[in-house]
Amino acid sequence: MKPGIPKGTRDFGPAEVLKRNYIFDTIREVFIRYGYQPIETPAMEDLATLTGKYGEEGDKLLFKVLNNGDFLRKADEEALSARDSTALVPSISKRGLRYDLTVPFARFVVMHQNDIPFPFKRYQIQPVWRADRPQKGRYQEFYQCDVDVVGSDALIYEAELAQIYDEVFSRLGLKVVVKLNNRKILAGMAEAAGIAPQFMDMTMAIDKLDKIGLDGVRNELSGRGIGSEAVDKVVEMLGITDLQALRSLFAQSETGLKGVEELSTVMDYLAMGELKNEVRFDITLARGLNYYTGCIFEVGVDTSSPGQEAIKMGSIGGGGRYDGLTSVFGMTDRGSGVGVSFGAERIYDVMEELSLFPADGARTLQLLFIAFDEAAHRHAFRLLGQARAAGINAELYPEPAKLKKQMKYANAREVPFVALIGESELAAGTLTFKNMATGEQQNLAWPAIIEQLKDR
RNA sequence: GUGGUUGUAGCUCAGUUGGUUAGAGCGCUGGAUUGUGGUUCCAGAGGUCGCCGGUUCAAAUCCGGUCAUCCACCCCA
Repeated sequence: MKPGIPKGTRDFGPAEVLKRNYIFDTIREVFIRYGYQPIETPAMEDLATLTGKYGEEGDKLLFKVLNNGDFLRKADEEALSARDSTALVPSISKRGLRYDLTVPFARFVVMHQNDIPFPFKRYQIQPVWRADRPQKGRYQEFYQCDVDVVGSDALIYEAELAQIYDEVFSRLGLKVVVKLNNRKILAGMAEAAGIAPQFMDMTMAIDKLDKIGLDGVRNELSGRGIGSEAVDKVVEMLGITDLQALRSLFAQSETGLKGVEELSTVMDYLAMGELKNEVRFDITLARGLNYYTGCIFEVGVDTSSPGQEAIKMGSIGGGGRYDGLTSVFGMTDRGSGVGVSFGAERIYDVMEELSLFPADGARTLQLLFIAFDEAAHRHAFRLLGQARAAGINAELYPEPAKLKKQMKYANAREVPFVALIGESELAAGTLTFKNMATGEQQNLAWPAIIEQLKDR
C-alpha cells in the first residue's frame, strides 16, 4: 500500500522537532518562572464532557471515537434507519478527542477540587484535534500551550499573563503587540448604543474588523438588524483609543464602568514593571468565544517593528477571563478563571520566516568515530563509551566501511568533528581529529580530544 | 459544510493544437580518488503520468466521476 497520514496531520523530522522543542521549552520555562504547575489530561475525553461546550459549530468539529466491539448492535435503530448521523452518534460513540485544553482543565479542576490548592495555577502543553478543513496555518492536530489560573478574580493575574506574553516573545526574539480589552467594556458599548440585547451580534461583527474593515463591520451590523443610528455609535466608539475617555460615555452603564475600572487596574499593575513589547488597550478586540466575561487578550506580530513588516499572520495567542467555566461540571464556587494560550504552530511559522531559530539548534551529535578496519573499529567502540561517559554526544559508524561512505554520512549528519582511526593511529596511540567545517585535522591523543569537546 | 486550485521520478517542476521510446534540476548509487566529506567530471538506477470510467485510429494532454492536496469562506490557534 501507499503510505500516507490523515489529512491535516504532519510528520516532523529531526530539525523540525528541535525547533518546535525550542519554542515549547521557552514557553515552559517562563510558565514555571511565574509559578505555574504542569498537568496533563487524556487525549480522549468522555464525549459528554466535550459536546455543547463549543457551540453548534464546535460539535461538528469534534473528532468522535467509535465504540469498540459490536457497536452497531447497540446503535439507535431509529437514527440508523433514518440515516441521521447526528442523532446516531451518542449510541455508537462515547469518547471524543479533546478539542482544546480549557474544557479538560475545567473538568480536571472539578474532579480534583479537594486535592489542589486555590488559586490553582496550571500550564498544559499538549496536542488537540479539530475536524476542521485544513488550510494555511491550520491543522487537524496541533499543539496548544495554555496557562490558566482558576479560583481567584484578582486582577494581578491579568497583569501576570500579559507579562508572560511579553517575556516569552522577548525570549523568542519576536516583537509583538499584546492587545487588551474587556468584555464588560464591549457590553457597555452595546448599552451606550442602545443595543444591549444584540451584544453577541455586535461582538461578532467587531471581531471581524481586521479582516473586513470598518465598512465591513457597518454592513455586518446592519445585516444583523441593528439600526443605522446605533451602527454609527458603535463605529464611532471603535475609534476610541483612550481608556479613560470611556468613563463619560459609560455614565449610564454600570457594567461598562466596571470594565474600564478593571482594565485600568490591570494597566496600573503593568506600569510597575518593565515591558519589552507594546501592551495596549484595543477597543476593537472582541474575541468570538462567548464564555469570556472580563478581560480579553490577543497577541499579534508587531508589523511596525523593523524586519517584521511583511509578516501576515493572524493572532498568535489569545485568552481571557471566564466566570463559571467550572459550573457546567457542578462546581459553582471558586469558578473564576483567567488564562491565555500560545499558538505554537503559528509562532513556528513566523519564526521560520524571520529566521529566529538559534543556528546550532539544540546540541545534537558532536563527534563521529570513523574506523578503517576491524581492529580500529573495536578500539573506537571502547573510546565511544568513554566519550559518552564524558558527556559528549558521540556515535561510531556501524562498520568499518569505505572511508568515502563514512565521510558522506558524517557530512549528512552535520557533525562538527570526526575522529578517524586506522592502522597508523593504532600504532601511534593517537586519533586523527578533523574539523568538518574547516577541513583542518591533527593527530591528537584521546584525552586531548575529550578536553576539546567537553567545553563545547 | 460551501467555493476554487493543483495532482507527471524520492523532491521541485517542464511536457506545444491529442501523435513514436515522457524530460530537466536536485537527491540517490557506482566510478574518476583502495586513508578523507562538503567542489568538479563521467556513468547508472528510478515513472501503473493520483485512481476509475468515457471520447478517439491514438490520451500525461479532452470529458465525467472519485480520491488527495493547497487556497478562500464559516469558524478558529
